[in-house]
Amino acid sequence: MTRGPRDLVEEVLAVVAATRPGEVLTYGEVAVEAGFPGAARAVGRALADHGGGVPWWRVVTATGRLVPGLEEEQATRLRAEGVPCDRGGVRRTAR
DNA sequence: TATCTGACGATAG
DNA sequence: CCTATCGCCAGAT
Repeated sequence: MTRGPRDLVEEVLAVVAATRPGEVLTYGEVAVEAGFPGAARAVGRALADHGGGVPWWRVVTATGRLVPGLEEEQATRLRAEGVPCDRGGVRRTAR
């Protein structure tokens, strides 16, 4: 049934909800995983509007920057999951 | 239907 | 490292 780009929100929430502790992804990655490449902005909007109930703190910007306004909140949650990060951003050089 | 906004991304200065 | 600008897409008014 015509599952087109009508439920970007549901797809995004599904991707974020499917992440496991310690896993950090960017808005662009979520957009691709959700099936909406290039719609990183729409992803941020989806989480901002429907981000309740999903581990939104595992989503950061492409530059490793945390969500503006919720930096301490996100940084605390990430650190609680074993992700080395600080208020300035996530340290994703752990490869 | 048109216009503006935004939890983005990349490049330039 | 920081700010500014353009391009991108989807949602809200």
